[in-house]
Amino acid sequence: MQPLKIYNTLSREKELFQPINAPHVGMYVCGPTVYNYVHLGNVRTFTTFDTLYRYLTYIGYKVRYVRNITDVGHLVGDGDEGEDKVGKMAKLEKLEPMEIVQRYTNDFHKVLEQFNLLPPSIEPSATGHIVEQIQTTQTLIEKGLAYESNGSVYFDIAKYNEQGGEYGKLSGRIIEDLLTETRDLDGVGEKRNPLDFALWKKASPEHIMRWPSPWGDGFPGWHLECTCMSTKYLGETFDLHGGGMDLKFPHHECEIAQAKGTYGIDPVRYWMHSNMLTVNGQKMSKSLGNSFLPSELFAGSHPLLEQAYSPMTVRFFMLQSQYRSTLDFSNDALKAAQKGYLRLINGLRIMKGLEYVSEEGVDIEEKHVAEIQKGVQGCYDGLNDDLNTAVAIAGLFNLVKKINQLYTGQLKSSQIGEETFKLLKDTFIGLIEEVLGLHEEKNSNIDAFASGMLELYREYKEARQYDKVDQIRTYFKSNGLVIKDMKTRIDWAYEE
RNA sequence: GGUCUUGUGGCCGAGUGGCUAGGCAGAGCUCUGCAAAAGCUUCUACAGCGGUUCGAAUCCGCUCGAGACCUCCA
Repeated sequence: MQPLKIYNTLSREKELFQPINAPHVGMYVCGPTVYNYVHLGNVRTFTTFDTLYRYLTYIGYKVRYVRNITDVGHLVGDGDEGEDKVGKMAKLEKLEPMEIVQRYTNDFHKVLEQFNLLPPSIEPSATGHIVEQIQTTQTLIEKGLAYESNGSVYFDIAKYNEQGGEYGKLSGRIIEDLLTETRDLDGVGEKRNPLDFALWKKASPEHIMRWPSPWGDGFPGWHLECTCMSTKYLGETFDLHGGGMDLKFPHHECEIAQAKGTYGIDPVRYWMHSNMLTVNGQKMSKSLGNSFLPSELFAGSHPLLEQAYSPMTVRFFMLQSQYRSTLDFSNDALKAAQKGYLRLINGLRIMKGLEYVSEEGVDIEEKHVAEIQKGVQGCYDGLNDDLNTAVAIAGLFNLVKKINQLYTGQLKSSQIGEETFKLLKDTFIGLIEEVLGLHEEKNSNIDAFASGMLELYREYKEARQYDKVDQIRTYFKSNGLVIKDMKTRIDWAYEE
């Protein structure tokens, strides 16, 4: 097993990753609230944890990866007042809330598939776990850590801290500071303390999304679903919990409080937070209006874009930085990433086609062997150092040089020996495809390619070089295409 | 205002108390019918000012700039 180090937000240090029940790993990532299309910033977070999931699996762990869908409880605007995000969109578009949920869940899945993200092991939804959320709320009331107020239930932070709760530990907040800085719009009188957060909210008469509960009709608070679903599927304490940096407070802080309040122990061993994607130095977010939709990126149809960029180019671009750094999005950076990606993929194509050839009288040259070993080790060192994909990619580029040398004959495979050749091939292909999740994007521009061939076909036919003509027909046929040789024009079609 | 992060060459982006990250762009060479690709070589760095140290871009302090969070957010 590789010695993987992970930066734990809780300790603010890189720690050696040691799962509770190796080789099993429990990993939870906060998924999207499905009230709108996912933008590129969202994708960065999910790509980070997809890569982690892939790497853990690659080095031999059996990972149960849970990523939720939040389809209720997330409110518009500040505080615990305001409309439900999904409910609001439903009203605006005159649709059932579940239609909104379905539409944007579908979009989410489609986008992640385009970026070659693996589906999680379990993808639970908040509305599917209302019962669990009511139960947890009830437990917290019984333990004296929550109280009912006018049909809503709030988590009692003061009580929690009296019992050694350490609310604020994850995000480094100090309760007293939070209290003095609390905004006016909070605490509409229902809360004992402005910091208390909702576990269950009473539904006003016009509120669409509502469920019966011991406290009347209502809906669960935003943070509760993650606590219920993570502990249900991964246990009261599990290995990894990930999410965007902006969820650290209050969302993850509240998750800890709820779980620790309910079960008496810290729910998560390693907390991981990925940094933001920025545009011109500013966080990409829906509310700032500087967000890109993946579809706009693929089409190049956003005003800030000079051209279209493919999904793999963008994935590569994201992996070229470390997940805890902000990453700035710009045309120049994307263009450079596109070329870099193609260089890597050309290396991949070549590597797949290369086989070891043993030659008599050719000695192994230690210099080349050492360089390849160094490159391979560099890849693993990078990944093991808090998933530093940027360093891993640098290692891969060093290997590309060797692969190109083998390809052009500047280096013979017998000069590095069969063992090193195998190491090079296995590592290179495995890391690119299985860990980084990058693959060749086949050029599907068949029209332009075929029309060029048809032009040659026409010229050969005019010159009565029928052997060439037949050759081209055979070529088309072997690729599932037929040439349609009509009186007026020549065209191609798929062979039926 | 509070808490925290950050400032690397033309662009992006790693990293480390002393040893060339890498990609893109630029220059030269090799190869080549021409070109491309590829390989080799190479030019631009560590915001500013102090301090610690044999030695700091890397640690500390200050200044300046940028950003995030402080109950919308991945």
